[in-house]
Amino acid sequence: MYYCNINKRRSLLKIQNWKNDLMQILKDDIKERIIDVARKQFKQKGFIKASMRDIAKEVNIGVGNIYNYFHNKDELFHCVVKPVTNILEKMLLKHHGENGLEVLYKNKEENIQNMSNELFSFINGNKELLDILFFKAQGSSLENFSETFTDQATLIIKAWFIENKKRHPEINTNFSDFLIHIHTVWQFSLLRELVMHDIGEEEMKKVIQEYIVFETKGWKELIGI
Amino acid sequence: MYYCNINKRRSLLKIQNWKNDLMQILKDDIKERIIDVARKQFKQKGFIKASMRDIAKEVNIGVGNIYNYFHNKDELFHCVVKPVTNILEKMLLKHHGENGLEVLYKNKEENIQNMSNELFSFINGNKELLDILFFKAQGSSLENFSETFTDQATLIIKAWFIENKKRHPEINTNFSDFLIHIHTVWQFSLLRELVMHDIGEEEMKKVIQEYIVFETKGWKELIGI
Amino acid sequence: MYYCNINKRRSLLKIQNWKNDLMQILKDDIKERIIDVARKQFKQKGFIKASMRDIAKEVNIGVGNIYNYFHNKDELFHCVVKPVTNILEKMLLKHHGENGLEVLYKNKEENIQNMSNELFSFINGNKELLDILFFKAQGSSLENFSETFTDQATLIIKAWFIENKKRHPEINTNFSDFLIHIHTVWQFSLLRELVMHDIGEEEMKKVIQEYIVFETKGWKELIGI
Amino acid sequence: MYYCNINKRRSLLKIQNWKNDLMQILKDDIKERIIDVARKQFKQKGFIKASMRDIAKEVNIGVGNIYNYFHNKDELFHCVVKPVTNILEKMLLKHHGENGLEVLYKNKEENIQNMSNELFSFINGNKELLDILFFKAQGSSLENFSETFTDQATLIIKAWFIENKKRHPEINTNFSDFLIHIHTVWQFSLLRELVMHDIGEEEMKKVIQEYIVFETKGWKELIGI
DNA sequence: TATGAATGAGTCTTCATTCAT
DNA sequence: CATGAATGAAGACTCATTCAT
Repeated sequence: MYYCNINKRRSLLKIQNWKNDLMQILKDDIKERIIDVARKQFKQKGFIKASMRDIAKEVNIGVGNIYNYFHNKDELFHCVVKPVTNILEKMLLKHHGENGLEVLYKNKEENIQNMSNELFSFINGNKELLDILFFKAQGSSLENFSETFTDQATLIIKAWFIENKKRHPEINTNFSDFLIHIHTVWQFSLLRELVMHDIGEEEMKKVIQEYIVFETKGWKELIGI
Repeated sequence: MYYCNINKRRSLLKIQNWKNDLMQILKDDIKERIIDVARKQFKQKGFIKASMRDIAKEVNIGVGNIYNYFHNKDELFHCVVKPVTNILEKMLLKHHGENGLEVLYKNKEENIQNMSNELFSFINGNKELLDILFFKAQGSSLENFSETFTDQATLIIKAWFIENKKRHPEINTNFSDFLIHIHTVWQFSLLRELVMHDIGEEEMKKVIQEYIVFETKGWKELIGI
Repeated sequence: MYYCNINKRRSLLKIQNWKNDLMQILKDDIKERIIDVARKQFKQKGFIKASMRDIAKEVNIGVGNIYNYFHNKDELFHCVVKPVTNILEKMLLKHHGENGLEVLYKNKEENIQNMSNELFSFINGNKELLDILFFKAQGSSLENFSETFTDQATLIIKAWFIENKKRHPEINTNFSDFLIHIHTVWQFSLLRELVMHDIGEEEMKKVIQEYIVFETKGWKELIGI
Repeated sequence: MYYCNINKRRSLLKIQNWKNDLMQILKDDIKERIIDVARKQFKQKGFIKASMRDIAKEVNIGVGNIYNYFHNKDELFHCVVKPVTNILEKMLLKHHGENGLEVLYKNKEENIQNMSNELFSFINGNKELLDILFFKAQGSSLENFSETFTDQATLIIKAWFIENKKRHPEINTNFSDFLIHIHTVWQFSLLRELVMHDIGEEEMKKVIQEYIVFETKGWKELIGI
């Protein structure tokens, strides 16, 4: 997997004095500037048409220097969208990995508010990146991110159901894999729509809350609790 | 606007005899073969990465000859997806252009069945093209088709309301442009989902019917009739 | 395997008139000019340092056009040295493939003269190409031609001995594979030396004759006939 | 000429205390480590394709630091093969520079044994470097080492004959420069073959002895002593 | 019409070397 | 001495489009 963290390869032990600190800041600065410009270019032209030359030119560095920070164009793209892919993966694990069935009981008003706010701020704070990831990745190795992700998700959620069936044999898990899959897909299509269109904060929050209520209720109904 | 009809630039005067007729058939055949192959390539690789050379090779003609039928790659793309862009535009005009308010009263069982069937066969018969238009157009001048289309639609529908308000001053048209817009968007997102996922005929028809019912009811409610 | 013949893909049926003939001549001309210049550049700079740009410039054509004649740099190199690799492979088959043991009895004066002349004119007429193949191929897929060739030759000659042992059980074939191998190697090292240094015609012919006599005598001695 | 000795640019004045001594040892260590790694890389990839970055990485130092020890890639290459170029040049001088005609009389059994052993251990102990020098130097300024060397040798040996003719007017020196040249060439081609192929110790020694006998006898015959 | 050679700017990527720190 | 970021030219190869035939 590509390695995108700022401060890559930085040995903390080495930061002993002002000189190293300054250098580190400068280097990180360049790396961030590259990512910023790349984000802009990818957004504007898509992965394929965005050119390393142009990115370098806009950052005001030599072309080759980009390759001191990223192995290739594809890794640069990965790093640009890393923030959102990271969160998406964490969300997947958090909501279905760590928690047991009880997550479905938590649909008290307050709890839904929290989840809704979380999702809202994720979408609102990452519109650009989500747009890039969903619609400008053609040609990169992330061009099938949605598909891959939903497939993975299906597997994880399926495993989660099997695990919970062991602990609560009374629940019903007799539904098709496709049902699980279609729900992951819906989640994404919701994301996509919310990303693509400029919906106001209130409306977006309302949509998200309704979605959460719907999903929780739906699943509780299905498993029979 | 690009000109995509088969027989483009055909001089009718030339069809004087059997020989010319035969040639014409052959020519049309070539044009269609180009479009067929191009569709396949665009679907497979997307607009940018599909190459004119490869298309020509697969059609078994010279590269240059493609340019006797299409001005450039972009026009070829237009022609490939023309069937669906055509229908989409017709649908827009038909449902909101020609008809008056009475269209909303037509929600009898039979009528809904017709619309539903129509939409179903449109989607089912054009999955490949819709996929290309929605997801493989990056780099072409149609890369923002959805956005452009929904914007146009919003304008047309808005005008339609104004027009009907004149004739039926009793109706309420006091709602935001965004409401109109979001409905066009929904239409598209429905299309997208139905295109992307292999939903069976029955399920798809059901979804479509529900959608039609919902839309008709919703609008009647809103305008207060 | 790369395809290097001039007139590649030419359908003889197509040559019906002056026009096609002329075109064919022009195309072949370009292909030959590319090969000529490439030969010069490879000889001068070796495979790696010879650049497609420079070759194109010297031929007075665009870079991309070279790729209408050759898939890539490596194929161009293959085509440049094709004349000698072809002959080397034919020589291998001719001397050990088709013929039986009797080839060793043919060492009459006249016969040796023929072989000697043949080899001499091969070396003399292909010094440049042999030099390129032996000393300038680094980086190309032919960089180990000598090794590969001698290995293949060892196998073929070994099989040749086994075959002849069946027909003439009285001959001795009880010698190591390495003996066979080292003889192929010697043949090459002779070639190399004759290629590298400007030896006069008479001297070269003498060396070659002595080599042939020596080889024939040596092998007859070894197999005991 | 490049300067390859370890401790290049070392200021002896600086070695004043234990600390400097230790540092010096470390520095020499680095220089040798660079050379070791470079040898490996040159052997593996040849001069052109071996990259300074990779070498530095394998030595575990910064790229720039290599340039504290060697002016450039070419000098590094020189230093890598220095051991063998040194010996080759010494051999040339020793056998034909310092000694007079009497060297040819020394072909007693014991003496030949010594020369043979010397040459054997030279080849056997420097196979890797000789391989690099002969077959991996393309692109470096040593790419024509063999040619240059044999040309130089020809001149020196020619001078040696003239010198000896003065002292021993009775000897015959009436032979072409090419004869001298071809003998140096032979020496090299012998080296090459012995380097390239894994010949066992006994066989190699035998070949070398035969070569020495042959050369000594041959030259004595030619000059008529 | 039909061909496909020709163009030439464009792509990403590599690399020896320098230089501020 | 040591670092490694920075440079910028160079590498092979691609591709939409044109044009002479």
